[in-house]
This record gives sequence, C-alpha cells and structure tokens, in this order.
Amino acid sequence: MSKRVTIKDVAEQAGVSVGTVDRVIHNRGRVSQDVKEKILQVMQELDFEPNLIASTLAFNRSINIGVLMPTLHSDPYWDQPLLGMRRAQRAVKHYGVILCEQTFDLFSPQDFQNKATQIIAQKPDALVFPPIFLKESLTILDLCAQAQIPTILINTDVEHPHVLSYIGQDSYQSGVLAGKLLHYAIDGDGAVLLINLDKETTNAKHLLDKESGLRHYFDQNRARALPIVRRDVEEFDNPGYLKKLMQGLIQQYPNIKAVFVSNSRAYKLVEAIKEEAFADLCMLGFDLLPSNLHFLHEGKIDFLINQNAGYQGYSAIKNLTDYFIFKKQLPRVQHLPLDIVVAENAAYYLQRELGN
Amino acid sequence: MSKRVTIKDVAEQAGVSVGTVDRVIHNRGRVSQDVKEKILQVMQELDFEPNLIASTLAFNRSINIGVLMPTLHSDPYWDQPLLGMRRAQRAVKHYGVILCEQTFDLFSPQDFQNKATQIIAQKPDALVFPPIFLKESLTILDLCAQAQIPTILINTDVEHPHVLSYIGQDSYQSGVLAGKLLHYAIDGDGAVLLINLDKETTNAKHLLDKESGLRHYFDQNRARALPIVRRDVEEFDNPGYLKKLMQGLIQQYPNIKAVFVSNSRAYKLVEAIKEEAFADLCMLGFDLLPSNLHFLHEGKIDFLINQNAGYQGYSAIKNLTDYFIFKKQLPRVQHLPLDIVVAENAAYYLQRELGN
DNA sequence: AATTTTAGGGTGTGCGCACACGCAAAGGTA
DNA sequence: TACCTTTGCGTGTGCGCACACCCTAAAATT
Repeated sequence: MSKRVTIKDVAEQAGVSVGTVDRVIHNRGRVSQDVKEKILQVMQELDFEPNLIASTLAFNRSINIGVLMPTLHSDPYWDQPLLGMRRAQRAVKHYGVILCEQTFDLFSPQDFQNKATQIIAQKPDALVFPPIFLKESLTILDLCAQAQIPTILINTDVEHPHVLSYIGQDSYQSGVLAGKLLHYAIDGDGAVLLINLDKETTNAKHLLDKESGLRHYFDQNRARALPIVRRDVEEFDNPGYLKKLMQGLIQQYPNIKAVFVSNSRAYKLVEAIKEEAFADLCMLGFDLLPSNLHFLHEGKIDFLINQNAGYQGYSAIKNLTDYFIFKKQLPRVQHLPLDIVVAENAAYYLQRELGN
Repeated sequence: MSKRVTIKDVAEQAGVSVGTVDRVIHNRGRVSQDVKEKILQVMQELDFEPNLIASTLAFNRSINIGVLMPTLHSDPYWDQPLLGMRRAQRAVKHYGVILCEQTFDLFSPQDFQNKATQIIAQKPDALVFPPIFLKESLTILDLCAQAQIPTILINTDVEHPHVLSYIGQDSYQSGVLAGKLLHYAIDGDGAVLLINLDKETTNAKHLLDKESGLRHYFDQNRARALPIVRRDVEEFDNPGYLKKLMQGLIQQYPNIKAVFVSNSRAYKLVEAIKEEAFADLCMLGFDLLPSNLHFLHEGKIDFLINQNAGYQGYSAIKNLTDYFIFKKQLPRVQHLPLDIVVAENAAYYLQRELGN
C-alpha cells in the first residue's frame, strides 16, 4: 500500500513550504536558484509524481475544444467522427472537457472558412477539424498558429508547422492493402476498375494516394499484376447514370473482375447495379456504414477496409485530454489500423464504432 | 461555461445539508423516506452528476487487482496480456489502481491452484486470470464467490455464476473467419490441414471451438467446401519431428494446399519446414508474436488472425477501473475484434499491442 | 417519570494540489 | 532617514466529495 509521495513530503524533505515546491513544479519563478535545485533533487530522490486527480480538481477550469465538422446527416461517413468525439467527451467530461461544435457545408469551401473563423474567434483551448479544403485549411492553420491554439487534424493530413497531431488512415497503405486483397480475390487474371465517387470540389489527395498505393502493389508483384481501369464520377447520386456507366464499362472491358471504390460510397454503386448480370464482381470499398454492411452481409460487397472514422474522432478528443490533463506529448502522426472487414468479423468492429 | 451542479447545490435546493445528500447518494441510511425522495427529485431536476474526480480524491483508497498469469517468458503468447495489464496500470495509476501479480507454471494445474489460493488469501479487490485449467478454475471461482471478489476472465470463457466479465476472442467465430480466408486463398480445390500444436494437459476447449467454426464455414458453403485433415501434435518443440510429420502428410495427402495452425505457434511449424519444397503452402496462424510477424513479412505465413492478447489484458484492467471508479456496469461477455493481419497492415496492430 | 435507544440530520476535517495573498528582508530612490 | 520596489518564501483558502463525529428530539425501555 506504500503511500504515494506528495508535494508535502517533498517540501518537508527539502526544508521548504509546499508553496515553494508548487512554484518550482509550475515554473512560476519567485524561487532562488539554489532552493530550486535542491527541490528538484529531492523530487528525483523521492520519485515524486504529482497526483493528477488532485491537480485536476484544484485546477478547476474547463477545457474548451473547438470542433469543426461537416453538418450532421449530410453524409453518412462524416457522421462517424463527430459521434465519436461526442462519445469521447462523455467519457472525459469529468476532467472538464467541453466541445464547442461548429458545422459547415461539406461542399462549400467558403462556408468552411467562415465557420472556422467564427470558432477561432471564440478562443477555444484547442481545435479539431478535417482539412477537407486544402487552401482554406492552410489559412485556418495560420490563424490558429497566430492565436496559439493547438490543432489536431483528422481524416487527411496537411503539411503545416502548427499541426500538433494528425489522426487518421494512411491512404497510400490502404491502397497497397486493397491490392493484396484483390490479388487474393481474383483467381487468375482480370482487370480492376478503380472508381472515385466524389466531387471535384473536395480535396482529392487521399484518393490519389490510394491509387498510388494500389498501383505500387501491382508494380511490386509483376507476376500477378492486374490492369487498372479508372473512372471519376461526380454524379454518384444518380443511380441511372451509374448503371449505364457500368454497363458501358463492362462491355468495353469484359475482363473486369473486381471493383475498387476508393471511398465510403461503395453502397451507391451496388445499389445502382445490383440487378445486373455482372453484379457478382468482386467489390471492395471503405468504411462500416450501415448500407455498406448491409451489402457485405448480402455478399454484394466482398471486403471493406475500415478506416476507423468514428475512432478518429474519439481518439482526437482523448488525445487532447491526455495533452492538457496528463501533459502527454502527442506524436505528429497517428495512423489508425486498416481493418480488413468481411462478413465474418464485421460485428466486432461495428460494436467498437458504436459503443465505447 | 455553465457551472456544474454539485451536491451543495442539491442540498440547498432541497433544504438539507450536504451530509444528508451524501447519505442518499451512497444509500447509507439515516434519512427519512420523504426527505430522501425530495433529494432524489431535486437531483433529477438539476441533472446532478457526481464529480468523479473529487470523489476519487476524497475516497483516498487504493484498488488492489490480483493478477494470476503464466510465468513471464515461459511462452511468447502469454507475455502479451500481462504486459498489456502493466501498461493499463500505468495509465490508471492516478486512481490508485495497483496490481498484485502472481505467476504460475503454464503446464501445472497444481501450481495454478496453489498460486490462486495464495492470491485470494491476500484479499484483493478483484481478480483477473485466464482459466487455462477448467476444473481448477471452477474451484477458484467458487472461492472468489465466497470471498466476494469480483472476477474477470481473459482468453477463455467459463460458465460460472460468479464471473463478472469475460474479455477475449470468440474462438468459434475465429474458425469461421479462417474458413473464409482459406476459401479466398485456395484457388479451385484442395485440402486443408488443421494442426493443433498444444499439450493435452491444457484446456483445449477453444481449439475445439475453432475447429467447429472452420467446419461450419465449409458446411455452409458446400460449393467450395474443402476436406480437412486434422493432427494434434504435443511435440511442437521438436523441429525434426514436425518436419517428418509434414513430409509424411504431404505424401499421404498431396492435395493439401493450406495449413491452419489453431494457436499462436505457427512459427514453430514454419521453422521446421521452411527448407522443404512444399513450404509454399498457404499458412494461417494466430497472434502477432515477433516470430509470426517475421514469417508473415517473409511470405511464409499468409494470414494471422490477431486475437488481441495484449489488449485483453489492457482491457481487463481498464474495465475494472471503470467498474470501481466510474461505477460502470460491465457486460458479461466482451468479444474483441478478430483482426485479419497480412504483411500490408501488420504495423498498425503491432503498434497498438506495444504502445497505447 | 427517568433513562436509554434510535432515527434523522448537521458540522467539520481531510484528500493533494493551485493559486492568491501576506510578509519580511534586501535593494533602490528621494 | 524615510519611503518604495523587488525578491523570496510561507500561509490560507478552495476545488467537490467521503466519512467520522456530534447533536437533538422522539420513541422505547425500565
């Protein structure tokens, strides 16, 4: 039960008062050099570790975390990180962590910038956001640097000296992994259709990275390299269009055996073509959206790579708590696992995204 | 910044003192029925939530968690949960969580029982152990029930009314999942070798469950069902024996195309046969041991199913902290994800097992 | 009727730390 | 010499809660 060392013990041992020890701990000055050294030495000897529980209680301030995310329910993927953050907030609210949420239109860079400016004006203790729009995000990061607001990025990384930490997937490696899975799924040869269901306006860097990764995998494995057909589709909300596109592609490239949907919208493609004769293509997509899981269990989707969208948000808030309360250093980059999800192991991951 | 509601607020609002409110919160009696109801009502109205930080500080007691595990370094698999527990302890030590470790000989039921009795005699606040030996474990669980020591099981579940929670893999489902992976890996037909590298003395229930799962998968998918050849090998530490065994099996069943090693010892088999001509078999094993990872990256092992051994331990300690400090209910069964690990996504999982 | 018991409730202290404030001595200025 | 400023350090209070202890009046016992 060896009692823990307190600052009182340190004070006695060093022959000073607790106030002086406290000043040394917080570098608040008003201590002579020799007394300071003596105290530091005693802390070493006694292996003093401050009681963070008592510290948090006495500190008695709340930590306001600014959160800038796409509007809830505008896109099923983007709900997950926000919900993850709220779960995390519930878990650490005892430490006084509060979220200041601000949402923006997923397809409007202007709105993004406006809302970001608004939230910075509130002077939060930290800021979390996904840098969906590259140019605007750099501007915002400059503002944060100026206002000295530590910033965590999720989903997409951006090079900027002020970024405290990036939490998210390794897009390139997820492409490599997809290559491996397609490699297993396609017996013999065939072609792969790579399809980007996204609008031009959004930052597409992570999509390009995935493509590079996929190509890299096949380049490294010449023996079983597969030709890649690529299409970018902005009209992903138009099933008729998707259907015709696919019919045309299958006719043009009859050896297409697998489809790689580079983001979370695989279900949109499946919905559009599920009645077609060629619907038994091997299908690989991303993320555990309800619609994707539905088709995974139906056998219409073979693999989902889980980018842990919910956990990204959860982790961002937890990390900031560690940073502020427990004074932990954060690594510049935190790549989350790329989970290979098939029907047989989906339940566990889903539970993790929702619960906890 | 809406100030949080404290018990003082509740007391004032209800027209009583904080001591009375405190008695109601902890059900310590000495409060008349109507006053109690009044206070409960006020707590509802004000949405009072106790400040767990202050509560923990005032409580000022340590929580001793008894940990009963196989001796460190006797088996690489069994190191992981123990190390995970130590990591968790470091993360929650502020709450006064202390581990009382006791280790036993992995192959001696008698030693297990002795050490368990010893640790219970120390009256810990909770106990965590893997019920490796079924009969002895039931006895221990009876003792725990009698001494009112909440108990968490890891790695293997056991039916017993006193078990607070089981944290570990779903063995059956991991067999099913293995079936799916072998299904993908084997083009056309072939046979699967199922090999148990374990001693009879250890509880083999989870191995049987894995086999059932595997067979179930093939039964459900008649179209691509594969015949299964099964062997139990106790001499897994004898490479020469393993080599001869495999040579004989390949000769007898030339259509064996894949090997399913039902536990973490796949590396022992690979080491024994890596020079052989038939070493390009599809190999599936369990767990991220350094040796397994080595062969995964070398291409000698195709898939590892990660049972999250380290996280099991980590999670057990975290759960008990939640249980004691945050008064959370624990689910009776907590199945951890069955991660499909290939060379391309191994790094992330390894990081999680070590760091965090 | 006198005494003990008990129900019902209040008060005070401490958990370990953060921080404002007080206070003396040393140094500086008029 | 009288008066301010700075340096260096101690003291006291509060964070919200847990719990031991104290107090009063009513009920039970003798």
